[in-house]
Amino acid sequence: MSSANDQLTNTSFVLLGFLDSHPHSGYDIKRIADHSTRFFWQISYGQIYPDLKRLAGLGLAAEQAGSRGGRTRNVYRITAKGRQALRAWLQQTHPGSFEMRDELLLKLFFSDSAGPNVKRAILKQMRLREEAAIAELKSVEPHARGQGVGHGPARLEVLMGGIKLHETYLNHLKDLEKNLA
Amino acid sequence: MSSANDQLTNTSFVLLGFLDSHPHSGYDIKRIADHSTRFFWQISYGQIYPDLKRLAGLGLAAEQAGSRGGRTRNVYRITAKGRQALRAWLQQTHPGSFEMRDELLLKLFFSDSAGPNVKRAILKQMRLREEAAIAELKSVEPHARGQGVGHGPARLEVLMGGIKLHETYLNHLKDLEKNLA
DNA sequence: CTGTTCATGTAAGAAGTTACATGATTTG
DNA sequence: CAAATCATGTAACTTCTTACATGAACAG
Repeated sequence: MSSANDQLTNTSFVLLGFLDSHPHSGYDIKRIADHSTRFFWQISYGQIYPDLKRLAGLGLAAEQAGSRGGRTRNVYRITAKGRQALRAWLQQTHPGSFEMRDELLLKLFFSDSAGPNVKRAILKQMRLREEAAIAELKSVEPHARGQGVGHGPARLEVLMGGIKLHETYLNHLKDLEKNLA
Repeated sequence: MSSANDQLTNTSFVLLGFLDSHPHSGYDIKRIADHSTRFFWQISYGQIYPDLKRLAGLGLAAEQAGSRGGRTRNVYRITAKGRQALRAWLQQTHPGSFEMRDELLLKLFFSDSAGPNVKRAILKQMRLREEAAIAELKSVEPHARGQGVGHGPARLEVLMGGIKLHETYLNHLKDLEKNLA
């Protein structure tokens, strides 16, 4: 049993997902992803451009003549086959990988042996990072709220979840800092 | 400017971190990591065994004659130089990578176009996953609480933070499910 | 004596990042 | 016209996972 989806990576589905609502260039998608999916699924040009071509080769996306100023841009639109692949992915039930890699948390975990000052410094770095993350997420909230009309509420809901998550994280860090003082 | 630490990956520091409190075999470390650091820093045998050898080669760890039953096991202990490298890493201030990859959240993000039933199914999968994660974390809590005496409280603190995080996540998912009903 | 767990390792490959190269277009 | 931004792409590299191979020790 093999389908077209077998050759698609999660990155491909990010691309299809964005193309589903509107045609985009690789550059567009990168820019949009950087203040939306980036927080739980990063992508880079090194994947985007080759993958878009691959999707076109598989007939899931098609290059469209687009332009900006006088210059040609490689704008892609999703095809019917592409929509089908996206739906199939969304409907498919499977475990769904979850992964987190947090270098500072790793340090915190091992920080006891290095004394309270080192621990304090790590906690501070983490707190600053979390504060920055929350500020960044909140800065895109108005935009996400505005576009909610076009496609459903999911994108905003995911964003709000991210904010809650990082706020919980931040509060925990603050507690630990207090305990140490 | 180059130090021994340049050649060390984050995985190396996980190994040094565990060796810092006690000598261990690669197998030991994998087992321990699987119910502690795994939740924010996974490691696999494919990294552990080669990396341990590399640490030994750099003089940061040393093979110790250990045995279990009649059989020889490759038990490593940390060296003074290894402790120094670990401390240097803990003290070093640098951004510290943070990364999250959540396939189901990615689906949820794009789920609007597929209709409410698909969205409901994704939310359910996510809820079950979070409930399982929380149960697993809570199951190691007594153990983490017990060993807190040996090395400081950081390991327990990190665990408790993880529980809070996943509980926040779970609550958010439950809210979304209610909104959809 | 048979299946399971303990234990160590390697090879191949997947996935993703970084750095680099290139050049057009716009802005000041 | 110079600097910044737009835009596309590739090659090399790093990191990590998966699958496989091997065999000892132990439990029933």
